[in-house]
Amino acid sequence: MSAVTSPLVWEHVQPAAARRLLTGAIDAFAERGFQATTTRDIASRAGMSPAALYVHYPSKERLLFEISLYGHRAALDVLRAADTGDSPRDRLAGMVSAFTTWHAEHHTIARVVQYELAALTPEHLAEVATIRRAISTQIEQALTDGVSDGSFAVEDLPGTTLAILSLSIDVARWYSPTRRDPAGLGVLYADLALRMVQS
Amino acid sequence: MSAVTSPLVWEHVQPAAARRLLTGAIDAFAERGFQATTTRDIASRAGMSPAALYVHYPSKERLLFEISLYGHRAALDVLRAADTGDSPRDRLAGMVSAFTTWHAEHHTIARVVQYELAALTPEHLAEVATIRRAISTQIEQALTDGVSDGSFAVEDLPGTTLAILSLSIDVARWYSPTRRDPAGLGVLYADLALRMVQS
DNA sequence: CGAATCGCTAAGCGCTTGCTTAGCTTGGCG
DNA sequence: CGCCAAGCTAAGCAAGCGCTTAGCGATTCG
Repeated sequence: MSAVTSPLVWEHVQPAAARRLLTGAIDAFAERGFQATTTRDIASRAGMSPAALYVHYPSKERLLFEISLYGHRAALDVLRAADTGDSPRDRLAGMVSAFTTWHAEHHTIARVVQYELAALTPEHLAEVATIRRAISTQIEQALTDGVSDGSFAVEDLPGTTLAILSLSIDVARWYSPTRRDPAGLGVLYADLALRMVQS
Repeated sequence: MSAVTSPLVWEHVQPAAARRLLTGAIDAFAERGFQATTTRDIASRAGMSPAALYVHYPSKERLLFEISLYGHRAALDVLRAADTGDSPRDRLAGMVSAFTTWHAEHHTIARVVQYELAALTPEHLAEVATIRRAISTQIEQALTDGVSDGSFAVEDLPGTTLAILSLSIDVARWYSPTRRDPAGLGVLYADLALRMVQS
C-alpha cells in the first residue's frame, strides 16, 4: 500500500533551503551521529555557508528535534494506517509488516529517530516520548484483543509488546538496502511475530 | 567502581589505574556516546588529570577498542558456554536465554559494544567484525541442526538468525535495571525464539 | 648513596566547535 | 527611481577539544 512504501515527503518544510538543510542533516546524523556532525557539514550538504543554517533553525539541536518529531509521527501514522484487519491476527500481522517495512525503507531517518534521543533537550525528549507511548499502546491493544478472543496466548503482555516492537526497531541498526528488500522483510517479521503469540 | 560495571571482571587489566580509566570510559561512552565523551571526563571518573590517560592508552579510540574487543569476546564466550543442550531446541533456548541475560545484565558495556562500532578505526572494526560473524554462526548452526532433525521449520534461515540475534541485542538499547530482571527476560526471550522457529 | 624509572600533574598548543556579527545582493513594490 | 525585507556570505569569537610537553615526587636497584 502507498502509505507504507511511499517515500517520506518533506514538502511541508518551507522554503526549499530549509528543506535541503533538514534532509542533509538526516543523512549526516544517520551516518556519523548527532555529536560527530558539524554545522559546517550540514550546511555544505545543502550547498550553503555555515551561517545560513541559523537563518532557518536556531540551533543544531532544533534541527534534530524537527527530524525526530516528524519521524516519530510518520512511524505512528504508518502503524495506525495498518491497524485495519478484521481479526487481532490480521491487525498484528499488518502492523508488524508495515512498521518493519517502514524502518527498512526509511532506515536513515529511523536511525536518527531511534538512536539520537539522548541528544534532545529534556523538553523535546518529553514531547517525542508521548508519541513513543502511543506506538507501544497500538501494538499492546492488538495483543490484548487477541488474548481476549482466544487467538493469542501471551503470558507477559508488556514484555511481549516490547519484544515485537524491539524486533522492528532494531532493523534500523543493521539494515542496508543491498541486503534484502523492505517488503519481504516485513512479511518475514509479521510471520515471526504471529508465531510468537499464537495459541 | 560503579555498580553498573562491577559484574564483569576486569582484573586482567593492569595496573589498577588503567582499569579505573577503562571502567570509567565504559560508563561515559554508554551514557553520552563516544563522540560526546571527553578525555577530561574519563580521567576525572578515574580520579586523575587528563594527561594520565595517555600514560596507559595512546588515544581515546584505543580505549574504545579495548572495551569493544573485550565485550565482544565476553558475549561470544557466553553464547558458546550456553550451547550445551542435547537437542537443537535446548541449545537454542539456552543460547538465547544466556545471550539476552548478558545484554541485560551488562547493558552498559553492551551499549558501547553495539552502538559505537562506527567510532572504531577500520582496522579495529575489522578485528571486531570477525567475532561478530562467529556469534551469528553460533545461532545459525543450531537452527540448521534443528531444521535437519525436523524439530524446527525455518524458511528464511539467515533472516531468522538475524531476527533472533537482533531481539537480544536490542535489549541493550532499552534495558533499565529497574524495569525487569535479566534472568526472567532471558527465559521470556528463549520462549519467544523457540515459538518463532518450532515446527 | 646516586641514577633511573614509573605514574602522575600543571600548563598549554594547535585546532575545531556551535554560533554571531556585519554587510552584501536580490527581488518586490510604492 | 528609492526602500526594505529576505536570504545569504565572509570573517571571526569564545569555548572546548584531543593530545603533548616539561617536570615532580616516590620507589626500585646497582
